[in-house]
Amino acid sequence: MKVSVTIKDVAKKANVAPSTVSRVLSDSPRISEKTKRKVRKVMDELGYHINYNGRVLVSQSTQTIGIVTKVSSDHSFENPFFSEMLRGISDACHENDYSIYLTTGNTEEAIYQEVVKMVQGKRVDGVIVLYSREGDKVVPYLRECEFPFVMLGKPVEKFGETMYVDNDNVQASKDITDYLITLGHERIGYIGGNSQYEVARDRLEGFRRAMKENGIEIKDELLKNIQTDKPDPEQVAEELLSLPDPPTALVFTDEYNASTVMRALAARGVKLPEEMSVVGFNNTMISRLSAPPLTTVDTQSIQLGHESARNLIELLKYPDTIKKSVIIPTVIVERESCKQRKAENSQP
Amino acid sequence: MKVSVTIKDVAKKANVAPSTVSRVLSDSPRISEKTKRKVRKVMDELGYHINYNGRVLVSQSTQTIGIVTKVSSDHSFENPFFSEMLRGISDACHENDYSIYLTTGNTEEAIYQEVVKMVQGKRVDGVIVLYSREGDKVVPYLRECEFPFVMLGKPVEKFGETMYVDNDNVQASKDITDYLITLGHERIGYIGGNSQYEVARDRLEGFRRAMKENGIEIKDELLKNIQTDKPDPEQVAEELLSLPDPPTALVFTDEYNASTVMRALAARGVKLPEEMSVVGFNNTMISRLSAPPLTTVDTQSIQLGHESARNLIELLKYPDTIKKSVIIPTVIVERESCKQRKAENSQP
DNA sequence: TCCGCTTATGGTATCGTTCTCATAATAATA
DNA sequence: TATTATTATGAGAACGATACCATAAGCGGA
Repeated sequence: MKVSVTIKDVAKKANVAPSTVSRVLSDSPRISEKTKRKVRKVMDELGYHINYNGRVLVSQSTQTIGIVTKVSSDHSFENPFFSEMLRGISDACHENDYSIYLTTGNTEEAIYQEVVKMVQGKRVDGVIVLYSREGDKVVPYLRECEFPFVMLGKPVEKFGETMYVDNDNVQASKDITDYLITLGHERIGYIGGNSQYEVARDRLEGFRRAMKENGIEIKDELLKNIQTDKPDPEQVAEELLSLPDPPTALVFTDEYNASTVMRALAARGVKLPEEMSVVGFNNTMISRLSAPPLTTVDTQSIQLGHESARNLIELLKYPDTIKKSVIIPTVIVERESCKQRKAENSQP
Repeated sequence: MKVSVTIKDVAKKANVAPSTVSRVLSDSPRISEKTKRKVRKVMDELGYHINYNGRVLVSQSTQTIGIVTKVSSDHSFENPFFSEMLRGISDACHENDYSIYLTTGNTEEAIYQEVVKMVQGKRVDGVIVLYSREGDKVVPYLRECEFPFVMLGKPVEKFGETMYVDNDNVQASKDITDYLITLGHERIGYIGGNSQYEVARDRLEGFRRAMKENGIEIKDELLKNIQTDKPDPEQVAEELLSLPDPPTALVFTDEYNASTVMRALAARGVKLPEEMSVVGFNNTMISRLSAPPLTTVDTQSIQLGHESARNLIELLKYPDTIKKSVIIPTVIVERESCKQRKAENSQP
């Protein structure tokens, strides 16, 4: 690496003061066009480029936002949903000339330590937390030190004091369940996720409401909250089919699980979608690639990411702005995984 | 945000010099255990935490590595392959206490500008370039300013002077083609990617060699190099089937394309894998989810990422180390997308 | 001609660390 | 006891850019 040219070198060569060079850098109106030209020419000649670290030190702002992921073993990294959020964040950051700083930890504790480091170490101006989980230490920590942050997902507590971006997961889950009910299904299985996560609770709630409002009783054996992120699809399929009165439709919280369980069902001779209708959430490429292509709730992952970054940046610009929350609308994308329920033992 | 406690505050309260505090921070052996204890106690009391920006300025090292992606419209962000490399990089970074800085640009030019900014602005100690493309400006730029970098993918030129991590794509492609040939296939279609990319050229070369060494003539109409990253699968399927003598097997460079074209073929009544064997590259979740599950070359994406980060960090530690290259072995993962070719018009 | 006002620029402290050099205190040696 | 080595700490100059205050030059008005 070549040695670096500093503002002082430029100043010396251009016969001006360092402060003048700094002002040229920020295109201050207090500097004459003539000097600006002169200084810029010298900058070019010397190949000067600003060193951000110097600036950061005095301005106390890094123009960088930190992204906190959930532990990567929770297949967050290989999940296209994560990538798409990242994409949305990335776009918004670019539009506003911000950079991205990523956590790298594999355990809750490691991630927490990294957050402390990046917050206290002033490496970022604000952070986006990509999850909302009960018992999480990161969010309370950020609140306690009054560090600007935005959550992607509804906070576990203190809604009014926290800026967040989310879908209306209760409604979305109710909608997709209603959709199945409209198709004539009544024995609907629900395969949800780890109930530590707010999103899992909301979606279960939505499912419950839809069933209740339609006067359908919820059978416990049809409700599974899968605590691990990589359940055994064979086992899930087996359990469902071995029920005395198996469901005719399934709501999955996770596309990937939906897809693998569908395969397991098909392998057991279940005709999809004729004998089992299946829906899921997120609408990433997983839904498109499933067999049959999955009807899903599009949660607009890119939008989610984009909005959270946009709002964080706004918060950084105007720290006294109110802590609003943004709800991104969801859309049901119909594909080929659902069918009208066949009337069985049809009574005339 | 609360005001921050600096090294000087600690020094004052502990009745020592700032330099002493700094030495305690780095656990220098020149400080007595007694003072260390005293200073650490004060740090705790005041809630002191180091400000990295100060350190960065003097040490001229950020402990951060930059990641340069290809333009995100090339579906890099939604591609699980990208995420998995990122995962590998992330792991290696964490092991070595490095952080990740991500480019956010959408166009080649924007990314180039960002790289210049992060290199000249000293925001990162080194960078990983996640692609190798003809006509790329980023890599020549990094070379020119002698900035430490590692490529993920074989460089277009100057192998000896460039550190890179890659698969042996020629061999991998030859292997997977041989695999099809062993199954009795001769009319094998090849659907490759944008030939600007080194990886696309290598894989085509491997395919050619396998065919040549087996004495099979390559028909031009069976060779497609798809220049866009989102080709129309319907069209590809249509073109293949409307050939006077359609292929019995297909090699895809891209899993996603393989998966969508398979679906299009199935929709046209082609029985998979009986009437058409299909293989692809990368072995992400896409292959697992395809119908039928795709036989692919596992390129070990996590390993690729992990090794590139590890080697970059090594290069940063020992700048004079030779510019080695690392080849990650590939493995063919057999699933259900290939079948022995049926003998047609079998002559006794 | 002098005063005050604006404009363009210079000088320098500052941000929070680290690092070099100096020095006080102690221990080891002659 | 005087002299040298060793150890533990302090003082202060970097690092690179910014921002405040100062000031010189130029100009208009009384």
